[in-house]
Amino acid sequence: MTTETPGTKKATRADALRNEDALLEAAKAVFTRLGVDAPVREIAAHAGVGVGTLYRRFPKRSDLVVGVFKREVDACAAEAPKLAKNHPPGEALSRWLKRYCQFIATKKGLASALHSGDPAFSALPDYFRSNFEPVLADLLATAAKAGDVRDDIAAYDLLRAIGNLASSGGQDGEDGMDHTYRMLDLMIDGLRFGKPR
Amino acid sequence: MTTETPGTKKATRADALRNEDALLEAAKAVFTRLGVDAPVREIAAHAGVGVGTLYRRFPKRSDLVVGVFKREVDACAAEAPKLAKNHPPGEALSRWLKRYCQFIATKKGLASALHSGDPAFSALPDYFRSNFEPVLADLLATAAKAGDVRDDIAAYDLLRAIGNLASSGGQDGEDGMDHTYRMLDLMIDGLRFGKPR
DNA sequence: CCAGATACGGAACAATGTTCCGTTTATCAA
DNA sequence: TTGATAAACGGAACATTGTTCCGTATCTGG
Repeated sequence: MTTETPGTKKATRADALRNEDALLEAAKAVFTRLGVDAPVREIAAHAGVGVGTLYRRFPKRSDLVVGVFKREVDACAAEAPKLAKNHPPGEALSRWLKRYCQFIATKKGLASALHSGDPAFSALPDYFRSNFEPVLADLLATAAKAGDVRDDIAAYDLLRAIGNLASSGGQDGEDGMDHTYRMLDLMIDGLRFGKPR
Repeated sequence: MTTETPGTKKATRADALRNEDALLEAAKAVFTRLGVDAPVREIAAHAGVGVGTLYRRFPKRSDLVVGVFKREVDACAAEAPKLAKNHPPGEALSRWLKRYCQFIATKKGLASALHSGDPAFSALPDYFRSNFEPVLADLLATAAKAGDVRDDIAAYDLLRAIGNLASSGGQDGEDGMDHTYRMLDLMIDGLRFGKPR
């Protein structure tokens, strides 16, 4: 989208880039607070821009939703390599799964939108899977090789299972997340228990 | 709601009753054509009444959706006894399951609304189950007693399984339903194959 | 047929997505 | 530095849709 193509005549203006970022950031915050049906004006105001600016960058309301979703998928997936670099394999895995839970927890309102059949969101499930599956597969493989966890669990299965876990947990209260984390730990222990040798 | 309570002072006016019925009928038609997000005016017009009339009977948009849903659940459930009376047990069961598939197929848009967390719809899943489960349980028990099908399948499990089958099928085209029916037949054969003795 | 209550229709209001265009601002070359 | 120009901006204006209100029409019992 905003990527520079070598042959392009003019570069995108700096303020435009700034605003696109501010909008995604504001949208994320507002969606979390009011849900995905939050008024567009609210988002524009929160980002400190007019609605015109918002619509130039995201012609449809759904484009904003898609934008926020992808950005958060990217952010979550990007943490895996960092965790892998700074922690032992088993620890990295468990930390990322917790991070993944947080991602899922903020997607309450989205879940129903995603499966609502609206073609605007049809690409998201694929985006979700193609970004998360390899990342988790890596963490799992590394941890398995280190003997920290079993090696017979498919990354996708785990993504789905934990996704269901976290999305049925409490909304945003401390308690809800605590419960989810307890269940997550249980599952991680399950991975450890069945480890080879 | 519209039920007569003995102590009530006045009976509901005849035209009011007529309109309530027309509205539910119109809403059903419009929802099927445009989905549950169809404009309220469209429904009022289709029913030949003003929006004021619509809102007097169904104060919230969601009340209309709930009304239509319940009415269709009732209609579908009510056919079971008739089928049981006019067909042999196995046949009655298979016919009703087909009828149930048709019910599910028209609920495409609703599915996501039901699970959207909107409290207006929170009572519907219960209504669904408490109406369909006993009805199907009867059909199953009778067919099992007659030796037409196996007797170790729980009504609720079957409702869910077929619900998933039918809701992933085609929308309204002939082909989509055909596919669903083939899958349904497969499942019914499964019930027959495992019958006792 | 009348009186009164009941119900009706649709204009008016409010909230929100989307478009349009006059104004402002970043960029670049002289 | 400065001025020309294209890019981007802001927010009023428009369109759609849920909801409310109230003057008018209709039904019902006597």
